Amino acid sequence: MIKFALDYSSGMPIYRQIIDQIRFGIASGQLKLGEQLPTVRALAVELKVNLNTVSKAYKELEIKNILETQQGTGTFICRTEHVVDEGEREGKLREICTQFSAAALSYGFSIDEIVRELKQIGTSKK
Amino acid sequence: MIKFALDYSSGMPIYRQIIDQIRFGIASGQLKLGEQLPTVRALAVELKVNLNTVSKAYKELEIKNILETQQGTGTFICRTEHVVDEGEREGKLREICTQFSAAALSYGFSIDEIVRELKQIGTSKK
DNA sequence: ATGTTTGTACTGTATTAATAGTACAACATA
DNA sequence: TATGTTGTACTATTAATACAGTACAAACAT
Repeated sequence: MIKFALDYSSGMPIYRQIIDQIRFGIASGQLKLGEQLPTVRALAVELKVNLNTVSKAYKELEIKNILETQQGTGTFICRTEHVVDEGEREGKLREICTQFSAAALSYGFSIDEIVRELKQIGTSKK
Repeated sequence: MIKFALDYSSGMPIYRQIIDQIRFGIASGQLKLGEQLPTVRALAVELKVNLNTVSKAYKELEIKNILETQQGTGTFICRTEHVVDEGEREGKLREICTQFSAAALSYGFSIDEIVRELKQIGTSKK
């Protein structure tokens, strides 16, 4: 299962952040074919957003044949190919890193400091 | 002078993209202290957006004392140094890195990928 | 059969973002 | 002084986003 993380300060719509994180989660292999996603109500509670917002995200992904839904059962991953191409993945990585580095640099931190801290975080978990 | 590039598919508000790109430009050294930014009208034409949208971005940066404006003359960078004590600095670094890594992981990027991209950003700027 | 859980479909409301259009005040310059 | 440029301040409109609340149909569990 994936761990969602919303960024309310980014300005990107919530339903879109959910969509992206599912798509990129599939692309990275964290979400596997046939895997069940959280129910709309469960994810709404977890993210502290409205039920309709989660539903909107799921529905858009179902239209793209990435998710499959069954009333009374749940929502499942039904496609793991070509949900994001390599270019888009690279672009997203660059986007979030550029945005982050701008914030970090404005605080007076150097790239080296950031990298050191991130490596620290990376080794401390599992 | 900086080259602006809007991404209309990202869902991020335009005025916010402008803000981010100016902040990143300053942080990375592309925009220097005292440098004049494009006029609101010029940038509005260049980006094919409304004058008010550019104005909104500039105004928000002026409130944060990042820009300085003079009617009839233009808008200028008046970067302010960040002064924080060492303890606060360390805490802040950990805070923003932790938050960022969570966001990046939720998109399916590994710490290694992030670090590689950040180093790329770090080496490409002057 | 009954009740619960699931996704879905509404209505309505509030806020934000972006636009168009207009007008004005501050400043620079010819 | 006169003119043009710059940022600013409005009003009004449209669209998107997110929310609350309610209700319903499909599937499942008991």
